Amino acid sequence: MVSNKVRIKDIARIAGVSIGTVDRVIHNRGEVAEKTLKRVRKIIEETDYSPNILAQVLKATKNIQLVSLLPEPKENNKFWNRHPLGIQRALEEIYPIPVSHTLITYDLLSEKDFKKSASFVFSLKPDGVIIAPIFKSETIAFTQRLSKEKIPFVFVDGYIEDSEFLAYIGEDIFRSGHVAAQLIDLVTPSDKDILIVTIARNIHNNQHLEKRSRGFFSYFSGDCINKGKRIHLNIPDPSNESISSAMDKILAAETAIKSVFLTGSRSFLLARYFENRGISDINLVGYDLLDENIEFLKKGKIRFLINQRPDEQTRLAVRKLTDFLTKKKEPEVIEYLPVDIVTSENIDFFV
Amino acid sequence: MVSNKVRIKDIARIAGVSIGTVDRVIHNRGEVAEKTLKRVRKIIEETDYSPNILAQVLKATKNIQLVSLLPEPKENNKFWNRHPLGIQRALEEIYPIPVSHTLITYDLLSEKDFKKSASFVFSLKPDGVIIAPIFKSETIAFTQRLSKEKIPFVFVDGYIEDSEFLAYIGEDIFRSGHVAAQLIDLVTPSDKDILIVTIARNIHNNQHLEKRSRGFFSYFSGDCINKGKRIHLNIPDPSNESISSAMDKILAAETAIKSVFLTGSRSFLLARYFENRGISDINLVGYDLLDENIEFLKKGKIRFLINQRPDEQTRLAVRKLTDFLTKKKEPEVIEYLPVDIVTSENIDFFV
DNA sequence: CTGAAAGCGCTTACAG
DNA sequence: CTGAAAGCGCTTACAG
Repeated sequence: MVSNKVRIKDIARIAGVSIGTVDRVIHNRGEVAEKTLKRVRKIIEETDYSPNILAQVLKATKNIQLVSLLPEPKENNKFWNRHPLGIQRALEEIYPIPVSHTLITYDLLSEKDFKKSASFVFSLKPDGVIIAPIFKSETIAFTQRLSKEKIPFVFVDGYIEDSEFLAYIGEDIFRSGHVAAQLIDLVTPSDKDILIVTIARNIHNNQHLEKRSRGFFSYFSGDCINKGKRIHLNIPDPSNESISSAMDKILAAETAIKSVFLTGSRSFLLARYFENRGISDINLVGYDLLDENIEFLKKGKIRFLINQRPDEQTRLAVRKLTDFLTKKKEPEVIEYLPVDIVTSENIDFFV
Repeated sequence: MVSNKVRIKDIARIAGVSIGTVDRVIHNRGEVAEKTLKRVRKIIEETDYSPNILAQVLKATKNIQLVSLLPEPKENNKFWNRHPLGIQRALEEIYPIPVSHTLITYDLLSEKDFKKSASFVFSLKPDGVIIAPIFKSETIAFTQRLSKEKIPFVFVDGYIEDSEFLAYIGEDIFRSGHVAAQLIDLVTPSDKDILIVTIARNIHNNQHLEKRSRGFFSYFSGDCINKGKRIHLNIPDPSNESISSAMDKILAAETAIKSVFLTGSRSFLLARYFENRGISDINLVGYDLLDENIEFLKKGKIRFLINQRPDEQTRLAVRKLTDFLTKKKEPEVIEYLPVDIVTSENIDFFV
């Protein structure tokens, strides 16, 4: 891997030409006689030459410019806050290879803001782009322009199938629904019922959340312990009143519910509801290590949180882009990160 | 981080000296007039100069030599098999910085072999060493010699407190006992009993396993759901007959046992025992992603496995050593990796 | 005590 | 179409 002793100079000597000519061959810069070209190519092949990146980069002095287009973290949201941390870590790891990075954020609730930020990205002349595809059609437009300008890009958090992305790093969304389902299955008395709640405050998230529920139900269509009902509840409005009234209603009607799965990241809203109502015998399972979620996890009001490794998503995104740009290394296109199961006992390792 | 424009040349110009003199100051090579020394030092300070590692390494052509001293993976053991993978990954990540690595293994059951391998390490003249401290007193002797020869070393898998290690990367052993306990607590009916089994085939592992049990019991001395008994069973001999007879005896005496925690990595032995006896209503929780364990996990015969991220231990070990050797970066001394909770539904992400 | 020069492996601009 | 030379930032051996 690192043992790479053949230098341009050696190739030149063997071929009986100058190093300038060898360089022209290596970089297909033309202006080389067909015969020389072939001879040099053959020697490169035979000696298994690969360039010393150290020297290449030293000479170049040209920074690689990466740009990320990610949601602005709202209200101290520890999910989107973590993406930049992973980028920072990657840059430190990659040093001394000079990679610089600019983070562009947009309002998670505004397509318009996304479009504005997206067009700003191009003004930075990036060599590579990292993007979280919150808004589907706007993202498609953006990635089409990236493709046209031959700028490689990597998705985190989710991906859009028919775009020309270099890689996706993130959750296996369907599978993560399975994991949540199993956890619920293990902690729910077998004759009790299970409630699946989706709080869809943003219609664009639906795909993501729906895929998780499908994974969830897919688990229960197989071997499982639970013999009770599985009830799906959709709460369109994330306000406390709306949640309370919807939950009051369903719990009154369905008294055997002993576990609740929230398909999104705001399980603290339900935990708070249970706390207010003095309900303590219902298992709650949700997503993401938001501060409020962690608080309820530690208090025992949330049983399990599932972690998507947001920082690892971006760390690997930077690595893959950089490897591609400096070493022409084609990455695995889809890289699913482990679905972490987090409880009050192992949470401290993740924050 | 990467923006680092000041070069030796600049310092030299400002100070009105040659670059050779600046270099002498930077590396404390002496032969510099006191007055010059001070002036140059001041400018280095003010300009916040830090060297371009790229150029340094390019000039040096000197590989960093790392050596790992790890147990020989036995019988396709996926635990010790994974440590070398992490090293490989780290080397790929670190490229183009030239780091080479030699793996020295020893028989997990032989102190003599350890000593032989340990002394061989020195003949390789390593710049840094990675070590898993299986045998306590032999490891102490080894690390003392490393310290005397000023060779930095990093522990994985476990560490010996009063040795001068650069870092430890691995499990928080006590805390991981807590996690196991909580999982058992969540899946065991509250009025049923819990059995803790230690199979100590190797007396040197005892410390490790005992620390896990202490963590386990510590959890149950706090808030918990379970109201049953917690029974500790030690099985000195790992043969199938010995396990069967010990288990037969305890299960006959204690009929309310519904969960078993194995403090070590061979939970497949117990799973196999349960399978042979046709017992299917006991939850089994153990450690490490050995092939046999995974098989039983997928079949539902093991509920949870706890993963110590063996490959991540070594990956980080290499990084820390290299960062220290090339950038003089002092690492966090103790780095606990997350205690992964693994079930049949998320196992595929970990293998 | 100090400076000028060569060289690590690569790229680029220029002369022929 | 080809080669010789300069230079990226650093280190080292040598001359004075």
